[in-house]
Amino acid sequence: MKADEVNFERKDYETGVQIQDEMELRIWLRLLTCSNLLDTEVRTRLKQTAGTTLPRFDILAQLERHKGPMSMGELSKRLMVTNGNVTGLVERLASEGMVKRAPAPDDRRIQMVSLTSRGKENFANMAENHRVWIRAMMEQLTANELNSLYDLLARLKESILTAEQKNNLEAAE
Amino acid sequence: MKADEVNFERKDYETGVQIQDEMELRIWLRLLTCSNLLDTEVRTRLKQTAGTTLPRFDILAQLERHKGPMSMGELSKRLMVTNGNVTGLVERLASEGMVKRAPAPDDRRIQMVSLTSRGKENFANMAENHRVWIRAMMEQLTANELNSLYDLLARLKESILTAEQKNNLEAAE
DNA sequence: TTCAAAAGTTTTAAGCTTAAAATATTATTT
DNA sequence: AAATAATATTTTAAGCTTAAAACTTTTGAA
Repeated sequence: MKADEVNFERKDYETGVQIQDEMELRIWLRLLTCSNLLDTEVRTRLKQTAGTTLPRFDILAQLERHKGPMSMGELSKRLMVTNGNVTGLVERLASEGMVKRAPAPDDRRIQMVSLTSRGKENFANMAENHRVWIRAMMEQLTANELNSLYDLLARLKESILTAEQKNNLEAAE
Repeated sequence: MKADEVNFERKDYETGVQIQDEMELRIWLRLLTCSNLLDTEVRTRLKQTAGTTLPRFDILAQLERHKGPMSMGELSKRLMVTNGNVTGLVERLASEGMVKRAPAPDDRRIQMVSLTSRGKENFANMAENHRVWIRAMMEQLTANELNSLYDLLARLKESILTAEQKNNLEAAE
């Protein structure tokens, strides 16, 4: 399939929803749709405007936030992905000249990763754009709606975590 | 990293949020967290209880819903993924005996995919479990909260689509 | 009818992701 | 000090995903 022949307009998981489906299932699908729309938009724009990917952007964001070198393990924890995953991403960023790696002087097991000046500059541009994109995509919502949504998502998050906790207790028996 | 040494408890993109971050960014992160929690949970359970993956489950779900054989292209459209992606997924499902493929009698370009009896049975079990999992994860929310969330997500979805539309018009100039 | 365009699908190359095994270094135990 | 355990990272194998190229079959035009 060529890029200009993509056979769908937008990622919308709700297209198949049926009348008898329960509310919880519908919310799941709608949440998935929203999350996917945002995600796809950000990825597309990152690619178009900066020729990079979201995972690579995330690495740069962590390094920027941390201020100073970070180990592979720390990056892995912050980004909540496996160590092996970080190895590959940092590898690619290094080959693009965005980050540099060096073993820690006191512990040669540890690889310290840091932004290059090019990486810093590059990230600053992307981060500003990123904020603008996100804001634009929520532009239609009022301040009240934004607050309500924020609170309800907190409730949902709590509910999910509670359910998982229960489940883990059962599994441990 | 071994499975029992995973270095994070839960997927939570909000851990790095800072006070000065704007509301839109926070909502984005919270939405990502919720979507990810649900997604990870469903994937984990599908793997544990049925030894399968979400993309494969999605293929079976489409076939079940459609009732009757479906072409690769139709599947690709419904699932909103590329044709090549469907080729691989159907390939794996066929090797597991869940689906079967056959060229359409009147047009040999077209591959018609359908559920085997084993695939049907298998899917019925998974679908029922799936409903239970989703319900459990939203258990703490009241009917009012569920409705509000559903409506706000609709508003968000509209807002995103509007923003994209605007953007596409600008790009077309 | 023959040949070019269109349509449906598969293949390929690249990147992201994980889990598990392997490697290298440091810390601890005996 | 030597052996063992723990820690940090990389490698490997497998799966998901896309975009682009390639392939097969059908349709349509000359």
